[in-house]
Amino acid sequence: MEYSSRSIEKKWQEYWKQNRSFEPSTDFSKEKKYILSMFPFPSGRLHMGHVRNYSISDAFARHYRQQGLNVLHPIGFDSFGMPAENAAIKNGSHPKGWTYDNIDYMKNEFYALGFSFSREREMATSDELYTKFEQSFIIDMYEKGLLYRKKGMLNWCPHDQTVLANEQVVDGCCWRCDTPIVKKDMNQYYFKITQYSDELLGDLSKLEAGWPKQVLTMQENWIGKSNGLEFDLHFDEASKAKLSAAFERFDVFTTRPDTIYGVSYTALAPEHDIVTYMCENKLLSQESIAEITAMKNTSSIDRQKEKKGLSLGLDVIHPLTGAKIPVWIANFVLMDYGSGAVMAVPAHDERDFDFAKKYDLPINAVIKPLEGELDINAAFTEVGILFNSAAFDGMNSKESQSHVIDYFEANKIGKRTTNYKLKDWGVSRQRYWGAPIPFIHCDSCGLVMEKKENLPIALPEDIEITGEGNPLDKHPTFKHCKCPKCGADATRETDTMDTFVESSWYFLRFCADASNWESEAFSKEQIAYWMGVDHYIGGIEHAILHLLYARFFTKVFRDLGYINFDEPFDKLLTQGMVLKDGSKMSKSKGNTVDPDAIIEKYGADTARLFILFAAPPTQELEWNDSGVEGAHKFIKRFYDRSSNIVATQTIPLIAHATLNKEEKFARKKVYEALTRANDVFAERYTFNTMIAGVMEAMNALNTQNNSDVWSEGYWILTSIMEPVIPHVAWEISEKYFSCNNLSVQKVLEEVFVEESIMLGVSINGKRRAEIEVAADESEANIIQIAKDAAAKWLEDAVIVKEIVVPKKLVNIVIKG
RNA sequence: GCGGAUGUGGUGAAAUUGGUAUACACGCCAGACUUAGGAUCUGGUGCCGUAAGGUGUGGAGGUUCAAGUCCUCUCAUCCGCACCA
Repeated sequence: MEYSSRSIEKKWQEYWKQNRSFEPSTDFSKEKKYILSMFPFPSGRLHMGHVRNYSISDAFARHYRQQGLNVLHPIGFDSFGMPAENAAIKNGSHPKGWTYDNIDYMKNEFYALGFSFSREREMATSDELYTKFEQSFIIDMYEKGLLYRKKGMLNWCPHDQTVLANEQVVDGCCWRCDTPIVKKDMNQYYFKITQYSDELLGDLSKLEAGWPKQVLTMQENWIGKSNGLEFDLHFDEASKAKLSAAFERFDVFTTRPDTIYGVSYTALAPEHDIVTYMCENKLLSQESIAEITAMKNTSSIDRQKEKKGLSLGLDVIHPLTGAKIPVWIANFVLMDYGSGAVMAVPAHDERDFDFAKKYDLPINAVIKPLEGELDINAAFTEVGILFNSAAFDGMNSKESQSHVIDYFEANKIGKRTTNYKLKDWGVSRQRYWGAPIPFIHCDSCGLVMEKKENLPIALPEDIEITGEGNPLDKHPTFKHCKCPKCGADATRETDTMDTFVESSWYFLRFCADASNWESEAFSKEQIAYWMGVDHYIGGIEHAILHLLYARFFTKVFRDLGYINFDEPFDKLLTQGMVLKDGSKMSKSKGNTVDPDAIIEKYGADTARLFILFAAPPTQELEWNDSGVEGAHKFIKRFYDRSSNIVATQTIPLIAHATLNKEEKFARKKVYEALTRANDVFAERYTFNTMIAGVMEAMNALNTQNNSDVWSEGYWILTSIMEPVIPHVAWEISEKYFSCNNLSVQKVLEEVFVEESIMLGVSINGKRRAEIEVAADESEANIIQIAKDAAAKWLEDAVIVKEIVVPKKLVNIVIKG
């Protein structure tokens, strides 16, 4: 029978659905595997990146099911977010309708690809039931002091009309629409992720075995811990007088306390309080104030182009020498790191050096190289020997650091401090299509939490989306409510949550049996059984944001007593991008390949086979039409040659010794493929080599016509390939084996035993001949046979050394 | 600038601990079947050379009987972070 992807795939998709084949068991005594791929945003249709993502996770899920494990392989949709609103503005659709239509369409695509998701645990984060529990968690976090509201300078995207977290600002532009962001002063809710900075950093070491190094490094850099010295710089009397005693000192942080004697000026950020005070009280010239205002309004990218600054006409006292040090403003000093003020050591810091050169400030060297002369035309930033540093003279600069800090601490003029680049996570968004923040503003009670029994605070559906401002603000009733505390008229918070909040705990929700979804988010017992996620698969683009937030939520939930582990994802696999013609598939480049069209033309199995065969999962994958043809050809041949099988209910028992050479070779190749497949699933994840092994075995089976060898071969190969090409595998397996082979297969060592083996013969490391020897041939005989085979190269030569590498080669070292 | 990766045939890629480099597939070439082939099957295919042979994993050195693999230096490309004091 001719291979027809359409009828076979339809048949099995229907069968799996009818038989609830992929629902996890609630029997918690069984060994489990939780296989999770990052859930998609319902943008409309699947793209090849999705197909790759879910083909990988599905291969794991199906493999573990064959092993008899209880497998959770769920799917959901990260369905809140701006694109739904943007589509609404563009097409006049409703965000909800647009979202759920897309979900329906994409679900059909998933099942047309044969992915073995649990249908019963499907959900979308915009479901009211999901919002209900999320709002409840938000209230818990607020009560724990992990959520707070404050006024601050925020990243504002003028195009999307919303606030962005620091993590969502890419090169000074909005991560979604690429519009340059501006700073805006407004109220915003924050998660206190910084309270967990140290743990988020420290626990990365627990992930070393299961996470790619690259991701660990990215998170480490993002958290950005640095240790150093913090101390106060006091103004001199004249400066204090100038400031009308409003300020007596300011705080600075340095990671280079060893350079303390080289401080020759200090610099404040243009946004610093002292600067603001001086501007407001006209303590600076009109010209200077204008310059400062211009600095503040310059985007962070432009600020980096050129160092600029000006003198404030103030002086502070050096804490150790008592010398007067001028105070400047510098555009490279960041207000949101440390205290927004730095001590400047131009001799040993490149930025300070450039600034000092430009404004002709003194440069005081205090460290000289370990060897050679100090070059005074550049900042010397390496480790060296201290000089001009009073009691610390002669010390190694690196080693002196803690001595300097000790001295500051002993004299109570400074202290050891740690600083982080990580900032608190701003989570409120001025958008409609998100989970409402369940808070109420009351004139007399202030900020009040909604009562839990009133959750969810659901989004009203009768809204008008114009693209300007937040539709919830303009809604006739949503905003108006009673204060849960005093009962007076109050206003409901109209900000909604960043969609990263939803994706920070969805993997916990999946652990809950859908039958309990109404009453609880998840149960402790369910979480204890299913978590952590054994394999988490997704794109590298989530290396920082999503993965950091999910780790943060896990720790918070632990501290709230919901769960009792520290890290959610045991193993992380970051898949490479899908490229076409050398660049990432994207609509704007017009180089996309529509999965639907591939399924239509070749079938789901072909798409899955190609995508897993073309490259290892972590590497980029170049789409190649003739490669797809090749994958399709293999499936056709795989299906076609199955006619060589004799139907059987158990694996055929074969007397290996009675077989001919080709038959033995075929069996060996089959079991080699099995060994490799086991290894691939256990640790290497290189499905391309697993598939290549199966292809080799097929080629070897083809050279013989023993029907038992064919049957045994297919019994095993079909089992190996089921995770990759499930439809055709089940079809063959049902027809000949009643699906009995879709289970753990045992490796038979006997097929690897060989009577004779081939050895390469090298002379001085150069391959010269090949010999066939008995498997148990003595080393002396092997050397003799090798010498005979390579006699031509050994004439007139003196043999220096003879090396036999068992089962591999013989190397003879000669002279002359 | 800092950090992380990656460089192997015409192409996607193999080579798990240093041990016969290029498995598997695409492409190409030849042949078979065929009215026909963008179907199927068989064989060939790193490069130079008629051959013997030489040469070959970005480049240059080194360690070793033996290096794609280890060490030193270097070049190129990609990704992340980036005035973080």
